[in-house]
Amino acid sequence: MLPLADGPAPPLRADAQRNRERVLCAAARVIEHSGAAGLTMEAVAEEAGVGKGTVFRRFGDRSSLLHALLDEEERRLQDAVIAGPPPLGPGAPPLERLIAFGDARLDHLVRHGELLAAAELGPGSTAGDQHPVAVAARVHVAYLLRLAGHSPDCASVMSSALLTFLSGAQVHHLLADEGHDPATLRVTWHRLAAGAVADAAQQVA
Amino acid sequence: MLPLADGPAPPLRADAQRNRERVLCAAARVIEHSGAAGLTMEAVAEEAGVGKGTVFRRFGDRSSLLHALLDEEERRLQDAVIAGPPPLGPGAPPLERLIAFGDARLDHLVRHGELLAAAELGPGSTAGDQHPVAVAARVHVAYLLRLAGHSPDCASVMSSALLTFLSGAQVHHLLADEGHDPATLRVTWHRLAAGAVADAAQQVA
DNA sequence: CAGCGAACCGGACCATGGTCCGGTTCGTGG
DNA sequence: CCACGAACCGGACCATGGTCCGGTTCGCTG
Repeated sequence: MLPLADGPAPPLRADAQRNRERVLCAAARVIEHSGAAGLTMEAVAEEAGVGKGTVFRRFGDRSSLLHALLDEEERRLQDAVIAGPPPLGPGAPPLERLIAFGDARLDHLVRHGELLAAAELGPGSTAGDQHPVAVAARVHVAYLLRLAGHSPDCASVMSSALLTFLSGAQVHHLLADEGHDPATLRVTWHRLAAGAVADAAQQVA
Repeated sequence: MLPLADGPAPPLRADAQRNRERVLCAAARVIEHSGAAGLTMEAVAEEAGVGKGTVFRRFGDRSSLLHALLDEEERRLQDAVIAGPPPLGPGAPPLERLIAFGDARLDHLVRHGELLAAAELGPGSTAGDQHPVAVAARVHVAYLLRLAGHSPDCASVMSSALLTFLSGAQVHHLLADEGHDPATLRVTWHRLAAGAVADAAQQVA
């Protein structure tokens, strides 16, 4: 996961901060009431009692708003990866960390599948692949793959390849549309991960 | 690839057929002039000299229109897979067919990356995973994986997993945004495929 | 407390994908 | 050649994500 290089993040003005909370709560309320699919920026704005412009100013786009709702939990996963106990955190062999990472993310996705799918899909999304969280995940997995013996280049591509399997849209699709169950997904992830790492080993040998 | 079960596909009325062509040509012209990103349904309609409703009636949505533009080539790949010479067609061992399939698709994607990315991304796309071509690919890969020894269930999930790597959006992202080159992608595909198949072997053993 | 610039707010506005339905055209049976 | 229903056409209409900018509010400073 690593840096993220957040920059100074200047504190918001009091009213801005207040509105931010209001919007977030409103969004949660709207979702609870209409599902993630029914979350309209305008609806959120109205529910929050602010203008649409305010919602966009604060969150940039729909996708980010959705992510913001899950922010806390995602941050926790990130922390666990950076500094938590093995096998998620440092200390375990790469493959185990990789598997643990995928499992954790799958858990997260199963819990919040609808939200995350919506976050990555929505109109105008030039690709959910640019969000800080996604970038961090890519960097982390690539790092593990390098530890496992891949060249930087391969690690990078392989990382992206592996992570598409863990994308919100993908998992949601597999669960909802194709009717697979989480356990199967987990097994598949273990195989993908093992395959990727075995690859490196054989490459080194 | 297999059936597709197209149904009878009733022939279009003469005027409808004529308009279909007109729209397709217009779309090609628009793309040539503004790039795939600039292809708006309205622009196509105007360029074709028909109403917007006509475009939608014929193609259903933006994504399908894009796919229709590439239809011929995609159909050719499909034929090659079903009945062509090995290693793409029947006759070679599963792994080789899998690799050949991926290579062919990567080729296709590299050639028409922009188009396909646009086809899969566009707003309102509940998921490009429902298009006949995508479904056919999934069925085909799952079939190969079963041949290689996977259980039907695993084959299905693994198939989806592998194919996300070959999606238009994904490949375009890797090429354009992350600056990888096609050769690296191909190597990565070989590894993924080999990993998946090796998995099955070890599972059987 | 008064003044002031930066930051913020709201909601009108735009672009675009997608829907709808009244009027038109096709082509078939008599 | 005519009549008629099905299929089709067009473009007005809708929903929604996203942009813009004039007016307002904040909070710091003297």
